[in-house]
Amino acid sequence: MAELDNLKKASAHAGPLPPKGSIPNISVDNLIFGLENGSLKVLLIRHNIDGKRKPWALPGGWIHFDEDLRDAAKRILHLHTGVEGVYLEQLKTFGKVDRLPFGRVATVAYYALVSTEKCPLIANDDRPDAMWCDIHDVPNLAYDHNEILDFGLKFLRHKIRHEPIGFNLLPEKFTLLELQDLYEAILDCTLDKPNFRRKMLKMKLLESCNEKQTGVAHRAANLYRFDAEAFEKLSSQGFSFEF
Amino acid sequence: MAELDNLKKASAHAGPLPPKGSIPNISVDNLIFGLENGSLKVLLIRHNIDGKRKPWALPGGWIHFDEDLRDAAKRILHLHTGVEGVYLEQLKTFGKVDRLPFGRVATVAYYALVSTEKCPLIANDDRPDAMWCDIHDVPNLAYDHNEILDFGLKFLRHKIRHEPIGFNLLPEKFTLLELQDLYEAILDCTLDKPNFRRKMLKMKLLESCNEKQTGVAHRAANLYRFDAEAFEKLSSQGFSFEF
DNA sequence: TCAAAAGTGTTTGTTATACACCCATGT
DNA sequence: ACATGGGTGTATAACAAACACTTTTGA
Repeated sequence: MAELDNLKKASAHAGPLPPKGSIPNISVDNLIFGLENGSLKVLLIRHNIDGKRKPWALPGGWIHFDEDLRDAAKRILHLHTGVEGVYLEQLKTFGKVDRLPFGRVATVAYYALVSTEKCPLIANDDRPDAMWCDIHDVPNLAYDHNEILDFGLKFLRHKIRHEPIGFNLLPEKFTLLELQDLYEAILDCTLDKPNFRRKMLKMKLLESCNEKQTGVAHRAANLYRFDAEAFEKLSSQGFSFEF
Repeated sequence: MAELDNLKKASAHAGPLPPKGSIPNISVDNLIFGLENGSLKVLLIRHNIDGKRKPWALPGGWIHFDEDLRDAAKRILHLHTGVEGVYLEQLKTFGKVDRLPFGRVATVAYYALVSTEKCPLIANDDRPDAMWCDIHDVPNLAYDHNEILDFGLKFLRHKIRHEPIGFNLLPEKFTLLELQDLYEAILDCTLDKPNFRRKMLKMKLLESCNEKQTGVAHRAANLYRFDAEAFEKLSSQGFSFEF
C-alpha cells in the first residue's frame, strides 16, 4: 500500500492528483533509453486504475518541496528501473498552456541512458505496466509525450555524434562491434568496420580490458571500457568528440 | 506607472513579489548575449528599490497562467531590449531547493543572441539599470545567476561549433573578418584568415550580398548574409555544421 | 573445414594547416 | 608610398573512405 501511494505520488500522469508535499504546476518526465537486441528502446508505462487502462506514457512524477529538481528525476528513474548512478541529463522543459487537460503544469523532461541488462523492469499488479518499446513502434502516448519523445530522439541523435555518451547504453565492458552496432542503431545507417575501429581507437577514449568475449561461436573479440578519465583530460585540453 | 507595474511583474528577482495571475514556483530568466567592439557581452539589470540598489541580475520574470513558457521568455526579452524575432532558445531549468532565499522557485533559463546595434538598452529612472557587461568582467550576481551564466557560456561555446548560430550576433550583412572575429571572441582563440574563409565559404551557408563595406580606411570587404534556406536544405540532407 | 566475426593493410582522394603572396583603398 | 586589411595560391601532412585481405575460433 505504501508502495502504491508512492507510485501515485510519483506519477504526474495518472491524472490530476493533488500533489501534497509537492510543488504544484511543475512535474518531471523521464525519457529512459535502452538498447536491446541491437535496437534502441524507450521505457513506457501505463496505469491501470479501477480496472481501466490508461494510455502509455513516459514515467513521470511531482517534485517534493524539499527535493532538488534533479533528485526528483533520479527518484523517478530509480522507482521504475531500480538503477542508480546512470547517465541522466536534463532534456528540456515543456510548458505550453494547454499541454494537460487539467490545470497548468510545466514538465521538466530528463533523459537517461541505461544498459537494459542491468535493468529489470519493475511491474506487477500494484505497479503500472511497463515495457521497453522499440523506437520505431511507439504508440500514441498520453498528453504531449510523443512530442517530448520526438524531441528527445532528435536530441540523442545529435548528441551521440558530438559527445561520448553512447557507452552508457552498453554494459561496462563491450566489443568494438557492439559499439558500432549501437551507432548504427541510433544513427540509422551502416558503417565501415575497419574505419570505425580506427576512428574510435585513435581518440584514445577506450581502454582495453585485456579480456576476451566468452561464449561466442567465432573468434572472441577484445573487450574495451570507456575511459572517462582520459576523456576529462582531453576535454580540458580542448579536445572535442566528433563522430 | 503602468510600465513600472509591468516591470515588477516581469521581474522574478526584485524579491518575493506575489505573482498575481502568474504561475507560482516557476520563473523565467534570460541570458541575452550581444557582441560589441568584438567582445562578447551579456545583458544585466539592476533594480533600484526605495533608493537601494539591488545586485546585478539576469533579466527575468514570472509566467502568466495563460502564456506559453516560450512566450514568457519572449515577452521578457522584448521588455528589456525592444527587439523581437531574434534567436531565442531554452537553455536549462535550474531547480535547486534553496536557490532563492524566499520560497521554492525553479527557473527556466533561456538564452538569446542579438546584434547589439539593433538593441538600444531600455533603462531610465522608472526602469532598472541595464548594461552590456563584458563576459570577462561579470560581477557577483543575485541568487544563482552566476551559475546560470557559466552554464550558458559553456553551452554557447559548444553550440557555436556545432550549429550555425553565430550569425545572430552580427548585423544582417557582415564581412568574413567580422565573422572570424566573432568566433575568435567566443572561442577565445586565434584563427587563420585564409583557412577560415575557405571553410566558411565551402559550407555554402553564406550568400554574397554583392555589396561592399563602406567607410573603412582600407579595401572594402564583400558583405555576406547567412542563408537560412540553404541551411535547412542541407540539414534535411544530413549535413551537420562543424566548426 | 566452414561460417562468422576479429582484426590488419593499402590505396586513393579529400581536407586541414601553415604560410607566402598579391590586391585595393584611404590617408 | 605606405599601412591596413581583403583576398588568393600552394606545398605538405593528416585524414577519411573503400575494400581486399589474413586470423581465430566454435560448431
